[in-house]
Amino acid sequence: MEAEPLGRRERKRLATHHALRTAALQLGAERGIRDVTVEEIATAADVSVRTFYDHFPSKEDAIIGFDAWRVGQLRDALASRPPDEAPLEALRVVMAQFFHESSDEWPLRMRAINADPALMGRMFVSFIAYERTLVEVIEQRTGLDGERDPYPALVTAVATAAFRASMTTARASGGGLDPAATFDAAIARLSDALRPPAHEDGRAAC
Amino acid sequence: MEAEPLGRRERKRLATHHALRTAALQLGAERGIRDVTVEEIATAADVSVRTFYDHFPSKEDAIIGFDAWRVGQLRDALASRPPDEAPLEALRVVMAQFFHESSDEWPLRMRAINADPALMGRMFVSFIAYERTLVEVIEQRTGLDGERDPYPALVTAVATAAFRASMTTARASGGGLDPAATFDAAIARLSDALRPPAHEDGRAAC
DNA sequence: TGAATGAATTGCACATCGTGCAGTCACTTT
DNA sequence: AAAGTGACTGCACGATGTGCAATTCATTCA
Repeated sequence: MEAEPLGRRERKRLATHHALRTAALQLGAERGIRDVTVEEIATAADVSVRTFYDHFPSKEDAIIGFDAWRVGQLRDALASRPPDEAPLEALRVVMAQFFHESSDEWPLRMRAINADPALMGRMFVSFIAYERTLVEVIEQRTGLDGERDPYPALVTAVATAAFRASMTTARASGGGLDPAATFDAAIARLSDALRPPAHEDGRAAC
Repeated sequence: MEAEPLGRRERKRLATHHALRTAALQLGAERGIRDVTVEEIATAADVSVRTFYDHFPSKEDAIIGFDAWRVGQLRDALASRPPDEAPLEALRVVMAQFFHESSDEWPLRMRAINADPALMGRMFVSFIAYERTLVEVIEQRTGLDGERDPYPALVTAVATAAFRASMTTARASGGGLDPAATFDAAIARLSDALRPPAHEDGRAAC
């Protein structure tokens, strides 16, 4: 899907980026992000405070915010699903896959969220940024105009709602429920209601 | 529903609260909240900066955050819906009513959000705080245990998803679509899929 | 009525946040 | 080899959010 050689400079930048995120994740999971200063994170990653802000707009974003890079990845994944697949199903596959991808980060991220539940909110905000991109793809897939038809925004919002609810419930159950399985079940429940609307000419919308 | 005489002290506090919110709303709608300092808001409401922080944790909350008072109001409204009403329908009624209530604030709030779209995210986060309360009421209504059954969290998340999507679409359409009507339509669409699950003994859940 | 209580407001101090700017150095390009 | 570009850095500064002690005033209780 991509094959850039990636020069030394680029590699170094990515290394710094990763070191900062890891440090933030680690410290946030240990002591709660509120009790960690940007200076500590920067020191742990062995860069200056100023450099931290060149990579992330805030320490919270270093923990829960998702890069433009991953947004693009998600968009490509959704765009390359079979065109005849139901939108909600396509979203389910892509989101599950996305969850699986950075699975090593999730345990730390979850501990950080437990230490400071406000982070959950920040994470949902970042979902919204994703939604905007996903809605665009859904519009293309279905050929619907998002400014006139609420459908694309609705399916996408419902998909992330299912994702959110799964995480919340899994957290409330204290590990008794598997978030991934709960997510699948929730989507299955909703899929009947959210088949795309027919076009005005009667042609199916996807 | 309530009938507290409300002493002078209480009235003064509410007046201060309202003055601060109005000032924040006004200034935020005019110039965008990023370009407004807490000091300006406090001055406009004729109180000290320190007092501002006694009422709101941040200037963003003064614009979009909803009080504990309104949370309680919403909870009571939901709890007093007929017990045999479908959960999603009860949520629809209550949320529509909530939207209608502070209808004078919405135009300003919308302008503030247009001036700084990040506020939309903050608002959705505040929805999440509401969700927690609403989920509890839904659990009581349906008799389901939120730690074992994902249903209460799911219906509520879906309801707010519909609300969010309606606002987003209405905003994208540039006033062409009525958010309230779009919201109703979205809920209608989803209601079939989200009837509560039957209890294990076969009895209907609400 | 008069004293005690407690809540709202205030100024002050302080740690932290987030950003603009200019400079250095390493890598890349031509 | 020279010019150019981009990552990192220190510095300065306005703004944020919070603890603390003092003041004022509504409320309550003796």
